[in-house]
Amino acid sequence: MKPSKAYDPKEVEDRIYQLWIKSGFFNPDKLPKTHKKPYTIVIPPPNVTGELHMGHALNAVIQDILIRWKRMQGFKTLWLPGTDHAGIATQNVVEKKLRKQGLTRFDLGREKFIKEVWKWKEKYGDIILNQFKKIGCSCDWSRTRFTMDKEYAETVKQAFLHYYKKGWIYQGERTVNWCPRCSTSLSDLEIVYKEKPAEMYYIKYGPITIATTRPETKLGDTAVAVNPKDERYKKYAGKTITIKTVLGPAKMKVIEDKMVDMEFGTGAMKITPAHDILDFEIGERHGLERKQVIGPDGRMTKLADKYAGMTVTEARKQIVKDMDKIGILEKVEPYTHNSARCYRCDTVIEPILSKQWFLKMNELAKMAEKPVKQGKIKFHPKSFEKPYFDWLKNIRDWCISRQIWWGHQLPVWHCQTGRISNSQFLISKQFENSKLKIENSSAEKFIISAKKPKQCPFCKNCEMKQSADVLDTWFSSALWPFTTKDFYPTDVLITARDIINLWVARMIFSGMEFKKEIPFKHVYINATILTKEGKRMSKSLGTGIDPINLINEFGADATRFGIAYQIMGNQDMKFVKDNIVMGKKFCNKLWNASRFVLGQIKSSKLKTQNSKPQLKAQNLTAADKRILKTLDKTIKSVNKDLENFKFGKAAHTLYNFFWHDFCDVYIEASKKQEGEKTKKILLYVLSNSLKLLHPFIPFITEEIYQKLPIKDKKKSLMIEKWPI
RNA sequence: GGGCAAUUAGCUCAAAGGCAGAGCGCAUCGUUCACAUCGAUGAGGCCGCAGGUUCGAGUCCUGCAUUGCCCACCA
Repeated sequence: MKPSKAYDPKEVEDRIYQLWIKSGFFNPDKLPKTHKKPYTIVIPPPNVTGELHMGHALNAVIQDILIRWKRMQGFKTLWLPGTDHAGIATQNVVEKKLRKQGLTRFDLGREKFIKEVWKWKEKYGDIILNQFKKIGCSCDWSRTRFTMDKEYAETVKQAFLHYYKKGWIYQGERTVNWCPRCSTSLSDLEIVYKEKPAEMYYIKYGPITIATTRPETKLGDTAVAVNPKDERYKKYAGKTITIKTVLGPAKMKVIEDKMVDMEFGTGAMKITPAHDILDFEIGERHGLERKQVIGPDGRMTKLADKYAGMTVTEARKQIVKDMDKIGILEKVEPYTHNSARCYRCDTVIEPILSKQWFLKMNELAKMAEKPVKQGKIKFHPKSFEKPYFDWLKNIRDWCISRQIWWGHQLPVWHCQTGRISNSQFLISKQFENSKLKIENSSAEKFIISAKKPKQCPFCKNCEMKQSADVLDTWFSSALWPFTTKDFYPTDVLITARDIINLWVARMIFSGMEFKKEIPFKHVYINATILTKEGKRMSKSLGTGIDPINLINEFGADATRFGIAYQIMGNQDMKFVKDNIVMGKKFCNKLWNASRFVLGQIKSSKLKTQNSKPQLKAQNLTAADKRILKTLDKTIKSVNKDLENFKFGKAAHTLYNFFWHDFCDVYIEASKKQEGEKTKKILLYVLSNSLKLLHPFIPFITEEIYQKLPIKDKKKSLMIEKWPI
């Protein structure tokens, strides 16, 4: 069949992908024996919340370029694919779907709800993996993982047990970020701040006036704090003052703490340990009482007396009114403040007191810091190391428990027969040598165990019940590189900058703790894709572009090339279709130039090999010499660029070489030249161009390669020897 | 409040002290034998602003402005 004039990706791509699958070369174990040295990448597993977006496409293209390049260089390459269960995020999309049917997760109950989420996961997990295939990703699909598959769940439990045995996991009552809508705690990294106009209320506390934006939390105040250096309040420090409140007169201690900013407000602040994280810390230092006036549902508790049952906003209104009535409201000023929101549902965060599980970060933070400081792990660009270190330096213990339903349930088992009073810490002999550890804290009887205990060690009778809490989704993501098993450690991680701390840091300390080895050598932070206007691409704003649409319109190669062409090392990438159009034209150029070369050599029964054709220098024309020299230069340049993660530059170089040096100049010159020698050169330059271009535009290069008359032709261009 | 990045043609981006470039778009011309998804020609620039260093600055330094992003316990 004669190749048609215009390149038609639709006719080629699926067929070529099948050829690759059949070849088995995506699987490192099925590569030729000569591929010995491993080269490994784990895909940042996309959340199973929905379909892929441009950011994923960019991320995947970079990884595929690296993997295909290294595979051709003779490495035993593994690119491990998979998806992430993404706790809150996925739970929320499924809840959203239910809401359309007028249902909540509570209507279904936990078991049924989780079944629904699994259904969702099956559907979108498959869609996502198929989208990667459409893009041309050469992942080893036989190793596909999910962060909640059976084996993974086991790894997660073992990690929990490991930390627990070390004494790094503890349960504590803390004021945590609480999302009343998701009704779960959130880590510091899971909240976002939004500027919002608000009011600053100046309230009289006896002789002292304090400023606050949240008068309703006043009901939970247990002290007033001032800066020890503040002369204005020196006379009250350490004293107890009598104040008027909406619930009648009360006594309040005045404490000194250096955290109080003298410049802010009146320089005096009220302390509400149960509803503010900073206040909690100050409260701990001074042994203050914690009074919870807001409940997990975002409503005032019984302790709020006559305001009980009101929402926070209602209570605020009423309390302000009441304070004004009894004359303790001094003034109200407009004020813009950063309100904390849930990063998944945008609900205003209510810090509340609750019992949560924490992972101590002291040692782990050091472990995360060390390999980067030592240069064993390199960030690209290097400038991202600074925020990484900053975060580790100021880190707090990690709240790892979540009160949602979708995720890894904590391997914590509770005795069902009431509570025992003594506060001893027990280790039962029965479990001492196993992986079980038993704890009997003051109020609860529970043990930590990977499996459901056959017998309750406390009452020997009840059926123990697993903790309802699940782990923070990032606790499991942190273990993702372990999925590579024998291929650990990996070589490079390609990811987005917004999860450097959320994910990258945690993979590093997990690797150091569990494997005593870094999880990857390089962390390449890919650009964030923005719209042409410089706005974030977002489905809800309708500013997103579906990469699959681009593939349908222009072909996968064109899409890949267009994306790669624009990777110039900037931290943002404003996306325009223009580059994809360029990619499409380029593919067509490649297609037609190849048709020309194939036509030229058909008559001559010429076959080429991978090595440079043996040619006598004196027989070469100026054009011959020039194209061979330029090809060498191009090869060197592309290799150097790929080593340094300069994908865009490599794409530019290849574009210019092929279009201008080869097509415009050499092919035109070749038409005036005679003989086998010219044909040899045409074929040699073309086949090398195909190799160099293959990581960028794999489908079309493979399709042409399959038509080339090459002596020792491989099953696929994927395992052809990379030019050096 | 701290930090990072960006600012060059209509749009997206190159140009690491020495004549400002590419792709896309636009205009005019050209279908004969790889390619009209092509070829040729062309229009189009206060290189964000203001200083400074230098024989020479888009590039180095200082300040400013605008935009985007990250971090942070100002109640």
